[in-house]
Amino acid sequence: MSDDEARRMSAEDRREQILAAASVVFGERGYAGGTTDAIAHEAGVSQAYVVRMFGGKENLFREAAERASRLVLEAFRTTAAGFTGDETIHDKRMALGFAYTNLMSDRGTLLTLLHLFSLGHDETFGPLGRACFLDVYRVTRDEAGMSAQEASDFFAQGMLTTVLLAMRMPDAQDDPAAMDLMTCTFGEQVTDLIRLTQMQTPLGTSAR
Amino acid sequence: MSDDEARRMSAEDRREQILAAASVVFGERGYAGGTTDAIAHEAGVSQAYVVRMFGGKENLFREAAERASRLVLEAFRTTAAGFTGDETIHDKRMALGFAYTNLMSDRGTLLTLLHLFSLGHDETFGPLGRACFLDVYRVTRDEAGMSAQEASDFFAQGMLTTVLLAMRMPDAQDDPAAMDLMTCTFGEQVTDLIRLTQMQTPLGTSAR
DNA sequence: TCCGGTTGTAATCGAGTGATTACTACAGTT
DNA sequence: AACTGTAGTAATCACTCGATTACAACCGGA
Repeated sequence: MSDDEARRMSAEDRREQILAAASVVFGERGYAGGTTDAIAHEAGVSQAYVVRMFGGKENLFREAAERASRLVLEAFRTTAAGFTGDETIHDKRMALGFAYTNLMSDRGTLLTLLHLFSLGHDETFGPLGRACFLDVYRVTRDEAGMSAQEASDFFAQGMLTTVLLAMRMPDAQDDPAAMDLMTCTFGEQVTDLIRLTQMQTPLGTSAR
Repeated sequence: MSDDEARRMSAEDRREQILAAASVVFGERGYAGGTTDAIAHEAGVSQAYVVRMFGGKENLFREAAERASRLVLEAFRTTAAGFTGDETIHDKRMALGFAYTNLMSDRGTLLTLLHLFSLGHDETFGPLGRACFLDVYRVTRDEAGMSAQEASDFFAQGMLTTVLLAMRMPDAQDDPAAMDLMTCTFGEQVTDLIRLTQMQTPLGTSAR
């Protein structure tokens, strides 16, 4: 991505770099649409190396999805750990919501998760997606101390936020209806999220 | 799907049949993952015919997505047309929510839309997805008479519902956390939606 | 300095997939 | 009955993509 000269790095670093690239590509094109070649190109290595290091596309997607899930989990855990216990539900929503939208700067992370969730029928990724989702749900309930209804409302808003960003709704900001919807859904972070989305230009090669 | 002997039907009927099949396949596997061959098999025709009738996979997906969007739009319009004007917001949410989840029985329709929304970066499908979404939003605002905030909340719940069904969360009903979440999110329609999901077994061939 | 392990690539293979072509079978019309 | 347009398919092509193989380049020790 930004490394012209970075040959022969440690396998561990290369791994993380490829996972980050996979997150971007899978986030944009989904599992079926994301090619190992595009990921390799994004990471600046050869396609053969990507495949061999992860033992196949399926394992690569699994690890990329698990990484994305872990990032969300850690963000929520960290935020919840800062709670004193006398926050209002509004305070909690704002704090966790901010932590969530902060993950948007890691372009691809949340979109990869969304793609994982859309594979519910898959024998491998279906159970994985449900497990990842429920992990985050449990943290929200148990560590952030939300009730079931509060958590449902919070996740609902999070899902709409994620889908609006996946569909690049900020690109339609000339439409007043789109602005109305985004203003209500994104709340205080409207301008930030719109600006962020428009900085994130699609992959180099024409998509699909 | 259910027609062994139905040869030589009118092009118009065949068209609708193929679109319904495409909705199922694209809903399950997404645009990139859904093959014209799987759609042809689901519709009981040859792959060549599918491609020729729609002039390519891209056009087929576009028409399938537009059909799905139209189904949602019509369901909302019909429901809103029955409003007298003195419904509470709770009444409206319940009525539109019921209309929405009723669309779930058309397996594939809402999942195809979700996949369309995940293609926001695409030069063709991005604008289409945003337009479809905003059409439904405007009907909810203008014809069902919801405020911006009410519509945002309603769509948020709808998105979470859709994603939970896409990930087949009902398959995890043994997990108490999953049941908590679904009970709060689906409301009165928990049992219906869970039963419906479990009737909808994946496509014949192993997925992906 | 040679050596062995690790990082990495070029070349290529085979399966899957969208598209095209050339063809067949049927139904309505005169 | 012959004609004509429409519904539909088998066969096959061209290309993409994941995977494999064989090899090269680099580096740290003994």
